[in-house]
Order: sequence, then C-alpha cells, then structure tokens
Amino acid sequence: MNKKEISKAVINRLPRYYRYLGDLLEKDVVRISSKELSEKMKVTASQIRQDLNNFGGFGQQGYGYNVEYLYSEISKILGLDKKYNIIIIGAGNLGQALANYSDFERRGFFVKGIFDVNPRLIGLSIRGIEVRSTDELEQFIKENSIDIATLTVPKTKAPALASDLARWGIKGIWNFTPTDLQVPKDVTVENVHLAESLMKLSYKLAEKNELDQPENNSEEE
Amino acid sequence: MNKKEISKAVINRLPRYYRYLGDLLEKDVVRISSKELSEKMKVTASQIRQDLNNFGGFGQQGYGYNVEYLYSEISKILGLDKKYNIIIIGAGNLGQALANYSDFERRGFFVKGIFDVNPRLIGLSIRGIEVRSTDELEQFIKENSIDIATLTVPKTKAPALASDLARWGIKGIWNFTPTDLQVPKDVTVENVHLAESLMKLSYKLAEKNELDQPENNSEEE
DNA sequence: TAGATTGTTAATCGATTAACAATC
DNA sequence: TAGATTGTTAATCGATTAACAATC
Repeated sequence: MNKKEISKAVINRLPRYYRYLGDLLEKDVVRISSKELSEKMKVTASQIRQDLNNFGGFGQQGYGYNVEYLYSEISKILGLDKKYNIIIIGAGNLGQALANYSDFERRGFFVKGIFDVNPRLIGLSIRGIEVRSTDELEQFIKENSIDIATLTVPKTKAPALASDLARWGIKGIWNFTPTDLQVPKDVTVENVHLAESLMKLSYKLAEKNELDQPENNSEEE
Repeated sequence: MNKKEISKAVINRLPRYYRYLGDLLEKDVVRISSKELSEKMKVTASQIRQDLNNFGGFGQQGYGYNVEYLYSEISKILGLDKKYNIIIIGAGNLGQALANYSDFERRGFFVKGIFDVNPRLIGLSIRGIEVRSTDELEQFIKENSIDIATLTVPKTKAPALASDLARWGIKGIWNFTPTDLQVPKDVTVENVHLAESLMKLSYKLAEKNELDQPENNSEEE
C-alpha cells in the first residue's frame, strides 16, 4: 500500500541532517557528497545514503547532493512546510521559557495561547500572549484550531489533561512531564524527559569514573 | 578486561525503568515480575530481564524483583548515589527555568552557580543563587569543584565555551544549544535538542496526515 | 570520455525476542 | 513439593555497513 515503514532510528536522525544542512546553507555551501557530510557528522556515508533513499533519490551520481534542495526536501519530510498552532499549558518557569523561545515561529510553530491554573499567573503577558485560565482550554482549542499542546504542568495533572486534550481535538502533545501519557492512537506524543536526560549524563560520568579507578573487583572482603 | 560494553539502547532505557520503579515504590508495591512490569511499560519481559542482567542478577526465580532493592540498584548504576556540583551557563529563560527546577537536588545535582555575560542579569538572584559574570567561570569552577556545566547560551558561544570548560576541568556538559560539541574524550556531553524534538513531533503529525489523505500519488499533473 | 558519487543490493553486525533449564 | 519466574542461551529480526553497478 504505502511505501515501507520508515524506522524510528531514521526519523530520529532526520532533524540532525536538517540542522547540518542548515549550517552548510548559511555558509553558502552549494553541494556536498555523502562522504563529506559523513565526516562532519561522524556517521558513515552509507548510512546517510540509505537514510535519504527512504524518501527518494535526492542526489546525483558523480555530483553529490545540492544543499539547498536537500534542505528543502528534508524540511518537507519533517512537515516544516506546514504551519502549526500551538498552546502551552503550564506557565511556570519552563512553560514561560518555551513561550519566549521565538525560534519556534521560524519553523512554523505559532504559540497562540498559554494556560495555567494559578490565578497569580493568569492575566500575565508573555511575549504579548496573555496567560489564560485552563478553564478556557476547550473553547480556545476549538476556536483557534490548535494542533499541538505543550505540557509543562505538574506530573499529577498530566494524565487527565492528556485525555481531555485528545477529546478536544488536539493532535500532538509535546510532553515535558515525567510520565508516559496514554492517548488515543490519532494523537501523537513526543516526550522531553529532562530528568532522564540528566540521569544519562550521570550514568556516563559514573561509568568513566569506574574505568579510571584501579577497580576493586573483589566481592566483599 | 571489564565486563562487556553496555549498549547505548540499554542505557537509554535505564532511567525509564528507574522512573517506573519509583512510581511503584510510591504505591508501596513490594515485588514485581518482569511480566507485570513489561505490561505497564509496554516492552517485552524478555527485554527487561536482558537489560537488567547486563548489570547483575537482581531478581529471584519464582518471585520476581523486589521493587525497593531494584530501584536502589538502578540508582547506583545511574550514579545517582553520588553528588554532583553543577553550574548553569546562560541565565536566559531556559537557564532560569532549569535553575528553578529544584527537583534535581533530590537526585544529587546541586546548582552551585549561574553565569551570564549580560550585565543586566548579573547580580540577579535565582533561588538564592546569584548570577555571576562568565569572567568568573574559571576560578569558580576550580574553587567549587564543579562537575557538570549546563549550557543554555546562544549557539554561537557554545563551541568556544565547551573547550574552555574542558580545559578548566569540567567533566560533563548538559548541552541545550543546537550544536554537537567537540570535546576531549574525558568530557561527556549529553544533548537536549529541543528544536529537534519538536521536529520529530512535526514529522509524526505530517506522516499521520498523509495516511489520512486519499493520497494523491500521481507525479505532476 | 574518465572520474566521482549516487542508489541499491548483499553481507555483517547488533539488538530484540523466544525458549527453556535452573532454581527459588 | 509444585508453581512461578528468573537468568541465559539460541533464534529471529532489524539496522548498519560494505560493495558495486548505474549514471551523471
């Protein structure tokens, strides 16, 4: 039916290709071969060619890839040619930081609303966007055709909120809460688990430390 | 020499096990089998057993795993039994949000300093920690034996900063800038690429949309 | 045309799952 | 003891890398 499933590993690498191509574009690089790119990105040229060929033949034998063209093709693959209306739920520090991150708009993500339960935050203006009460969520989502909700609320509030959002027509959840949300299959969740990221760093540090130690390998004394 | 290399896939899953076990612990669950846990986490029981056995036999035949014990073992594996001194470089919105995220302290990560180049931010106090000038970085790192630096600075500043930090003895970098940092191999980098995360969400949304469309498969008209 | 480099098939490697003997 | 469930080996599956014919 539709082309064979793209593996998750490939999808995870796409934004990175996009970033490197953007950097090349800024430096006015016109063409690049999979070999050159592979050296910059520290992956194999083979992997780059395999990955890209999941989506089509974007290169030319004997030439390589045109940077601008490939950049724009990947941008389409990533859906960055579309516009998304997004809201941020939870106007705490992280929510505010995300609201202030104007870079998202360049990529087509427009912050239409910010919500919180805290009366002290409601009414506050962040980059010109007023913080609203979460009571208004349902109506706001429907009236402003919101596609994506960013969740920066306390963990305990997340599950109920996620199912409400799904019911109200949200199609994507950018989840910053440390939980795995249960949502209907027409809703997509992308997680940012900061605490887990920090733990991975901690693991790697601890691991290196062990290798350095003269290593006391004996069990009990 | 040392036990066989742990794969990256396993390490990435460890913090998630840790989170689920923490949740079970809060619910006063005493024991759990790989089967039960696998149903909660939506992975195979086999994978759980394989993953854990990379680090040792934490379970007991016929019984399963003691939640508290396993939790504490994983915590050690992740290096969460150690204390880390951390600084945040870049006191913008995201830096401030991270500084305010007190939860890190519970896991042994102590924010000792916050730094910025902006004179308007210097002197400001965040959770009782004064924002300092980046001029003081080298001295501060050495005097306070800082282990980890969190990078929430503009992309352009990141590469030079990373190599300075390595020189000054930082062992881990939690990198929020959209770049892959070049560091000596005794320094560990853990990336949080928010823009890339959002692009993955965007990809998944775009992909679903395509499947819904009646799919106009013809090339050009 | 000759040289370069892709697109793609085949080979290898690694990770996941299944199966089951060991054992609590 | 019988039942349950681990730890671990073997089988399968998928992803990465290598190789090379196609072709610009």
